[in-house]
Amino acid sequence: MSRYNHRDVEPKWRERWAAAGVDRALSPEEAQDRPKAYILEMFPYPSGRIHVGHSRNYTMGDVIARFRRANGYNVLHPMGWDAFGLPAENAAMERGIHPKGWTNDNIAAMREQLKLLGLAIDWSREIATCDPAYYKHQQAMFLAFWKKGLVYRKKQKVNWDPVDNTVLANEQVVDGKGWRSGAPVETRELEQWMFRVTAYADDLLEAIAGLARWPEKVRLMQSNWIGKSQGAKIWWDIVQDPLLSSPFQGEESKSATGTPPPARGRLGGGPLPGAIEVYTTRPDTLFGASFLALAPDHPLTKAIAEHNPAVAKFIEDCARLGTSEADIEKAEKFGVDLGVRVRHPFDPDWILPVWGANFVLSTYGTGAIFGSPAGDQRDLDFANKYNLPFKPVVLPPGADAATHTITDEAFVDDGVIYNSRFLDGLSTKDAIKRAIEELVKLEKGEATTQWRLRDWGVSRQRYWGCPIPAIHCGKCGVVPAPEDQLPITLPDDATFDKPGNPLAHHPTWKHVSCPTCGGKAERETDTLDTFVDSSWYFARFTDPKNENAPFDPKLANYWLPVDQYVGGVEHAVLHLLYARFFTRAMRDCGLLQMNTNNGEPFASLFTQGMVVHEVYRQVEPVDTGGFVNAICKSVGEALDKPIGAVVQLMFENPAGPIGQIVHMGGWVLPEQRETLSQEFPGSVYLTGPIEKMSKSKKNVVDLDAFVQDYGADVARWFVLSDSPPERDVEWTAAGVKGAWNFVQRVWSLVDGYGHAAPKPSEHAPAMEPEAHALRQLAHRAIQSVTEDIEHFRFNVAVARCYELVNAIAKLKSEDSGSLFARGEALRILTQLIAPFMPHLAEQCWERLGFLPFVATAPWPEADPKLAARTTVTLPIQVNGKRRGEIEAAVGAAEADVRALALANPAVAQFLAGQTVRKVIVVPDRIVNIVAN
RNA sequence: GGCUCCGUAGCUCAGCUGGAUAGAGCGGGUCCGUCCUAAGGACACGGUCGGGGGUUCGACUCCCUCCGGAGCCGCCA
Repeated sequence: MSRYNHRDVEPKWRERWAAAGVDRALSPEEAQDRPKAYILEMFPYPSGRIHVGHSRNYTMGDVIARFRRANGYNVLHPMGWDAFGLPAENAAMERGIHPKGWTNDNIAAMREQLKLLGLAIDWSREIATCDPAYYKHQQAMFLAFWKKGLVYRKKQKVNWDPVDNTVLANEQVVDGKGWRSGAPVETRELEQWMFRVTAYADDLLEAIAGLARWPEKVRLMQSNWIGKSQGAKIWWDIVQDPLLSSPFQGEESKSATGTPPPARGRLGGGPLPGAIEVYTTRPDTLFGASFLALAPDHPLTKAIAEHNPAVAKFIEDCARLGTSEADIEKAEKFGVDLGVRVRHPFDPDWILPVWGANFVLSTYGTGAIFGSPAGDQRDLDFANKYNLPFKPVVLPPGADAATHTITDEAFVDDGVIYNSRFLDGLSTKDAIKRAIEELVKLEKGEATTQWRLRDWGVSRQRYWGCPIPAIHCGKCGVVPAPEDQLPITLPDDATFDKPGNPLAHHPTWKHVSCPTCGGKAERETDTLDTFVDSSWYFARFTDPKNENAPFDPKLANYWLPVDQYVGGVEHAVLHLLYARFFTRAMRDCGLLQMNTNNGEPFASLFTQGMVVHEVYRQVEPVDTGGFVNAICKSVGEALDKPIGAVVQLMFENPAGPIGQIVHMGGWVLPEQRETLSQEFPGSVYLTGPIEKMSKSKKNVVDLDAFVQDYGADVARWFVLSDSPPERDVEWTAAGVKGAWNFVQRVWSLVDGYGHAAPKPSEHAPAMEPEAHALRQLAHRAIQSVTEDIEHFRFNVAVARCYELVNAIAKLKSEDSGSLFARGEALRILTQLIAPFMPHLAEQCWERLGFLPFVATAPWPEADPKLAARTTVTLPIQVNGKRRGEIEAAVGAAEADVRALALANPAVAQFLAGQTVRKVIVVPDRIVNIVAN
């Protein structure tokens, strides 16, 4: 008996698979009538090294890919690199390494690591988004989108770091300061390139309903993001405007209204100059209106602020408050009377005040609302604070009009309208319709649809991204770069020692002649958001070497949509939305047809949970005389605090009693904890088993070392075994040991069997009941594991394999029937674990006498006669308590079962002297007799 | 504040549309094994299924409510 040595076995099989080309996807012609299966995991950013946490995502995709292949599919399972992005540029700045070199080194290292996992990936299709051969097509696509009207330029507010002279992404702004420079971030208006995502807003929303194999959670997040809302625009005539009587009212440019000029003339509807446009979803509550409120940066608010110090101060206060989540949570509603008065659209004599209010967003709707306090909590809070009047106009179901009042809590649901003249008695829904009709008739408003979705700003003022193929000419304006000049490549000799965009201060790169007039012109120095790169890579995989086109439409049409996409929920909104947008835009530019799956790129989506690992942090109890930075109610909250923070722990903790004040120290490697405790006896450790693996938290388990110690199969088995795939799994030494023991156990069973296993076609000899029972269990395992994999229940499949192994080990007999049953069970076990632990399975397959690969062997089929249960044991209950059992044929008639149950001696004993009231027969499950 | 998910053995999780005495792995326990260490094997222990209420012949499963944990969105008019 030989011991299983993964250090020899794993590389051996990887070499043999590679030599035989088992992982190569077949062309449509080669595949003939095999169905196709495109399995894709979200491709990684080449950040350096991968750890066992990353492996989970790829292993899941790999299980599906191997399973589909065994089931006769032509499988495409590719891998590539999301290779542009900020970390490469930061490395360049910090360590003087060129982003290209840094990225390529990382890719090389990570490729080797991924290969260690034994993934069934077609490496001949590998792509990297930073490769000019890739982004050349992206630039061409950009030009095609531009021609199609899907690209435009727009002034947009950006976060500007005045020290580094660069634009910051939102996540690079920490507490209003640049993450690197620490300088307060300014808001600047810059001309930005935009993708017109909103052109597809309706389609993107409606198609969500057809994404049946996406998690409900993700579909919900997508529709919330798109945020369609139906409502009305209402125009409120201004009857008093402080600016009209202002001494400065000479400058005609200062339109007193601040409203944008009417889009259409009076006849076509639209606001008159001298009106404020408001968006609402609840025009039915118009008679409950008591004020208008404008955003602090509404043009009218800003105009008035120039002459009114109180308003100016209000705007300043709003700006200081910030917009981060925590700020919003705390922010109290406040506002200021702007001195403007407007007329109610339904009543010329009804005059309302206009306020500026901090809770009104300039970026949504029109930046102005009408306050109807009884029907909106925010409006009610505001009205209560400033003593604005209000009256209820919606009567909740079942409430009495005479007594119903509103004080602190608004009624926001549907009801019956009252106190509202011509709307009285209508339901909310009807009243909305009726109110809009009236608004249209009076030319005071119109029905409208509002979207939360905005167009996608794709400009990044950075070096390490795809150059935008545009040229700025003093005479001709912004013109597209000629297509025959693509790819516009990044200059290798850029420098990274100065702040700002290296492309912009490169001495020669941007200077070109204008393709239209031939005069002096400059290249666009912005590069594309890296989300653009990942918006079409899945299509490139279908034809990754094509030089003339992003992909051959025939190949794209053959492989797309992706049949199974696997990735983290963190991409549930943006990446998936952008990819859906791109698919539509590519279709409309004639690049692909996508007439299947509603034009959606991903037929089925699975969002997997992370691998988490224990973290340790040093904390020292201190006496600060009561001073604390924060009070923490959970371990997670405390662990989030920076080094040096003084926090009060309001939970049970190793540091001491609840309420203990501690000083947060650094992160500690799990294996260091012991030695550190001895070195520094006074310090204690905070333990959280809850953290995603990350270098900074020192809880990473490196893949190379792990594979060296335990093998790839152990890692693969473990990350799928302990927890449902959509949930997080905790990496533990005990779990690793369990997986390791299982590998050894499987091998010793297979190795110890010492025979060639029977082929699927062989007839079984006569056998003892124990052996037959093993056969039954093995065939049921096939059924169950097959379904478990189909439904992403990998942990359940793993549990079934444990069961099967236990059963195999239990059968000790050596007669021919037992040998057959055991050999067959071992063959089935080998095949069932093959998608999970391909190396071990391959070694077992060889030992059992099969050739050439379990990886290419067809998936085992369950013998229905063996898997099916012919008889079942039915428990008999009397008044809900189990009193006996009977054997009955599966699907036996109810009357027969009933008779059998009542005749059962054990049962009859309990029924003596009682009247049977009722007999409940649940077919093949249970019989319950109610008697008294 | 809204929405979603979760709470089952010491730990990590199964338990199908309501149906038996709630199952696995790991850990802990006893024994076998071994020159020693370890691998391995055998056996048993371990649960008021977060608390309370309801529906039902029957509830881990459905409903209500409370408690605890996680995630997403968020002054979106």
